[in-house]
Order: sequence, then C-alpha cells, then structure tokens
Amino acid sequence: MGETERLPVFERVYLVVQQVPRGMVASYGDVAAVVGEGCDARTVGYALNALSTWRDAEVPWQRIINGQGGISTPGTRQRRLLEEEDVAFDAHDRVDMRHFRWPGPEAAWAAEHDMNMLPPREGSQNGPEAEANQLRLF
DNA sequence: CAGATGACTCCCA
DNA sequence: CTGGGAGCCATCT
Repeated sequence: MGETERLPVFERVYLVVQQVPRGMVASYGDVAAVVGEGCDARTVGYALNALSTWRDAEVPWQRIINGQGGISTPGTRQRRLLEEEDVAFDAHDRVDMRHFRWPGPEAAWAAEHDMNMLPPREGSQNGPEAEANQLRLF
C-alpha cells in the first residue's frame, strides 16, 4: 500500500510509546529509531514534553528513559511510576537496560504503521517477548 | 513571520 | 570520567 501520507512525527512518537508494555522501558533513541526518518532522540524528548498535562493518561511516557538507564525528568514522579510497575533501579539510580529494555515492536505492527524494527542487541537477555519479535520477514 | 526553547544521544578532546 | 558541539520537531513569545 503506497501511503504518501504519514502522521506528524509527534503523533508517531506517541504511537510507538504506547507499544511499550508495562514493566519495560525504552530509551529516547530507541523510540526515534522505530519512528524513523525525521525523528531523533531529541525529537522524542520534545514530543513527550509537549504531551505535558494533556494526554499523559493515554501515553505511558514514564517508560521512556535515557540511554544510560537514567531518568531525565525533574522530580521523582517518573521513578515512582516505574517502580510501581516493578522496574528496578540500582545504586546509581539507573535501570538495568539488559533486563528491562523493550525489544521493539512486532514485525506485523511495524509494517502496518510504516515503522522500523529495533536491531537485536547482543548484551540483552531475550525473553519470550523478544522472541516474538524475532519473526523473520522471509 | 522569526527566534527561542525543551524530558537526548553520539562523537571527539 | 568531564565537557562542548551538532542534529533539528512543534509550539509559544
């Protein structure tokens, strides 16, 4: 299907963030990689910031953290929300990305929305969720 | 309409 | 490990 139209970048960012399941986290860069052209890590931060007090109930913004596994928002709200989802922080206030990192969208979903898959990471432990994403396209 | 601004990440010194 | 620069969306002065 040749869709010449794509949703605005911010809307695509929200769509991707909504795919991150409870108890998992994704980095700004990961979300940007899935959205693709016209989106970088910074844009994701801009998009989530614009979300502010308006649609935060529909988009699990708290699951997006920086590449170091740390929280980039001021205050302790984001950390509290994550801990409520059983996401653990270490002594350096960082999340162990090897264990909680979202492996990326499923192939079917990605194709459906014209999004990209995340490249497999060596150091990450692949759970059943990750295996589901290992579907080969051919 | 132009400029400032904001929840990031990578690269090089 | 610390620090500075580039990249570049949408919204609000």
